Amino acid sequence: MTWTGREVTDAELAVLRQLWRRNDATIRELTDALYPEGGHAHYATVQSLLDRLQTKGFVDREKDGRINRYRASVSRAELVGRRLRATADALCDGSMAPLLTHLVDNADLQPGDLEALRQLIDQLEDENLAGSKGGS
Amino acid sequence: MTWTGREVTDAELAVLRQLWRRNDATIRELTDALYPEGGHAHYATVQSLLDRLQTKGFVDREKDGRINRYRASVSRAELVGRRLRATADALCDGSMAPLLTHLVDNADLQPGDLEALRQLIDQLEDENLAGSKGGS
DNA sequence: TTGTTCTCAGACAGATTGCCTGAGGAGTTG
DNA sequence: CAACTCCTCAGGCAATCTGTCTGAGAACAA
Repeated sequence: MTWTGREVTDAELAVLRQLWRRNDATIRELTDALYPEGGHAHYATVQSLLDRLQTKGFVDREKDGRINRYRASVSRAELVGRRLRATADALCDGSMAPLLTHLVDNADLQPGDLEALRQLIDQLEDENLAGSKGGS
Repeated sequence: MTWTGREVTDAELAVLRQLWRRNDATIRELTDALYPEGGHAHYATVQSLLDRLQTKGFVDREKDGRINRYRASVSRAELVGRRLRATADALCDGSMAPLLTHLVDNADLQPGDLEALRQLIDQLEDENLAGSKGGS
C-alpha cells in the first residue's frame, strides 16, 4: 500500500541526509555518523528508522553478503516536491501558484536568485513556445 | 512561549478555514458548519480545537456578553509562509531558493502563471534597484 | 422551575515517534 | 571447539499527539 502518513519524521530525515551524501551505507556507518559513541541501542534505533523508511518507500535495502546496505530511493528534490504539494493541498486548494507568489513576494531571496529565476522562466517559455508550435 | 510543535493539524485546519471565510464566529456557528447534526460532543470537539489553536497563537478569543467569539489571528498566507520555511529548514538548509526552483522547474503551472510571475519579478527588481540607488 | 445553551476541566483511545532489550545467527581468533 | 565480536530481527516501551468525548455547572428563557 502507498503510505499516507506524515512524510518523514525528523529522526528519519537525519538518516536520509546521511544516505544522500553517501549514496550507500551500512547501519554501522550510519550509526557511527549519527551517534558517535553509540552502542547496541543506538544501532538498533538506526535500524528501526531504516525499517520505517523502507516501508514508506524512501529507502532500498540490498544484501551484501551477510550485511545490509541501504540506499535512499527518494531524492531531496522529490521530498521537497511532496512537501510543497502537501502545503498546496492543505492551504491552497491544491494549486501551487500561491506558493510561488508567496516565495517571490516576500521570501528572503538574494538578488542573484531573482536573476536566476528570470532566466529559468525565459527558458521555460521558450520551451513552451517550441512545444506548442513545433510539436515534439 | 512560542510553539514549536507541528503547525496545525487537519482538524484544526478545518476550523481555521471556517474562520477565514467568516472573520468571526461562535463555537455554535463553527460546529453547525463542520458537523451538521452535531450534538454536545461535536460542540466540545470544536471547542477543544479552538483551545489548541488559541494556545498555538492562531486564534483570538473575545467575550461577547456570555459567549465567546473566535477569530483567526493568522492568515492563510502566513501559514503558507510557515510551511514553506519549515520545508526549507528541513530539506534545504534554510534556503528558500530551492523551493522556488522546484516550483518553476516542474510544478504544474499554467502559462498564465508564468507570465504573472515574470511581471512580479520585474516589479521586484525595479524596487530593488530603486532601493539600492536612491536609498531612503 | 424546567429546560436550553454555553463554558470549562478533564478524560480517552488510537496512532506516532524515538528509543531500547533480548535472542540468536554468522564469522573470527586462539 | 570456545570465546568474542558484529550483525539481524522481532518486539516492546514511554512520551506525545490527535481527534473525540463526558460530565459538572453557570447563565438565561419560558
